[in-house]
Amino acid sequence: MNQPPKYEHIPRATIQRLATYLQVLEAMDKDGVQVISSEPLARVCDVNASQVRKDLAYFGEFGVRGVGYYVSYLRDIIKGCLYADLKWKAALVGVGNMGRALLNYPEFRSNNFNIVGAFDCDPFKIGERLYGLEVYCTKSLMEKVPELGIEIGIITVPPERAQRAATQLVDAGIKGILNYSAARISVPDHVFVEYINFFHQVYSLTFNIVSQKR
Amino acid sequence: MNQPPKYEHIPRATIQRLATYLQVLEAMDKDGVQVISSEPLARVCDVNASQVRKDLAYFGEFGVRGVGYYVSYLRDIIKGCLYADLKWKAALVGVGNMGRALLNYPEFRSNNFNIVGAFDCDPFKIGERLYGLEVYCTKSLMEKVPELGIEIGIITVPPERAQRAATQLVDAGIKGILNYSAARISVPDHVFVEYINFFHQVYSLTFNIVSQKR
DNA sequence: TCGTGTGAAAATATTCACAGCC
DNA sequence: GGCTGTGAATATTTTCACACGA
Repeated sequence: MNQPPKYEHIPRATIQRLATYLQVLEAMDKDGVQVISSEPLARVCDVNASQVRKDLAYFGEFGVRGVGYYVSYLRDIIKGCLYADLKWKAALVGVGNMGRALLNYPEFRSNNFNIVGAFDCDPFKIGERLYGLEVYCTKSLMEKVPELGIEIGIITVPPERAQRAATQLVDAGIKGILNYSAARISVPDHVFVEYINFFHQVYSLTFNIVSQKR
Repeated sequence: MNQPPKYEHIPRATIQRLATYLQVLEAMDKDGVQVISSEPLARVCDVNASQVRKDLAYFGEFGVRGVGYYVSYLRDIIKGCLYADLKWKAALVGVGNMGRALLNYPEFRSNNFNIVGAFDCDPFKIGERLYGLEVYCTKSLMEKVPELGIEIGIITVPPERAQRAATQLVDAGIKGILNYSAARISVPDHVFVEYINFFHQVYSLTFNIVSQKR
């Protein structure tokens, strides 16, 4: 099902949009929609129809001329493009409020994304059991990451400890990091980082809301 | 302190980066850094130095030639640019796991962002007290939103109820929506929507991790 | 006939390079 | 001397428009 790209470089924005199309196609499939063309799909995703077609063209030809796209087929194709059909294992570092909320988010399981290790440096938290996982010392990342086959790290520690967590994850052999802390981190080139910060999106809203008024 | 833009249109990417600069400047200020030039600021933010200068130039001239930018001054300026210096009030719709996690996130208060109303349509949840807020029926949005001076809505309901929540929020007079549900919503042009979906960022990671290998 | 797939055109965004100013 | 602010050059992304195939 996996669909390696036809071209060298794929815009980051394309990946983001593919994730949106996937989300919409999954909903449509559940609703029993069988075929969709680029125009209505684009409309729900707030993009241009040729944008949809171009985004897909980076990976191949999946539509039927004069007809459109078969919803469940395209859904599977996009999953393959994003490698969302593979099983991914993650380590969560920092079991504070945010960390616990993520551990308790059941949607992950059902989407091939599993948090299989919880880590913290607070001796009072180490050993605690949370949603079926024992909390380990961050020092044991080095052994647990390879042992559990973990490729992604999730940082939910306070900002001042984010860099240390990142370094420990990288040293343990992680390939990508989701950083929920409000701190930038520095990692080697071969490690990918995604920053997730509530306020970034809030500021998009506040900026737009006020701007519109003038 | 508020800093209306010099130009008509400002790229969305610029707003996102300003949020990043703000985050970094706040950390630098706490660390006692007084002056920073575009080059090192750009480096921590993983952008080009002239990008930083151009982003700021959309709003005005805030640096000192031959010196750089005064950290705390620039921090305040950017806050003004993003209208993050204003107090914002939000209504949260859907007090499930995700909703509770957000209600229990103390960082909001300290950043001029307050969730002042919690709403749900489940009769068993209505009336419950959560982190100092009483849960109201979503039907009372219509009166509570103007009464409490709310401008932003946060949707944390299951996907199938997202559109209804959105419509209720819009009818109640909301100006912007943060949508945590995994559903697209349709709203009038004057309402802004930001989609927040864990998997979008996960897919960026998974795509990059696998792509790199080839 | 209808909607995809795709070069070519247009629009945007980023980076360069340097004049201007502290 | 050093770093900002900015027009000009480049690169990238989006949109158009139409040939092509079901």
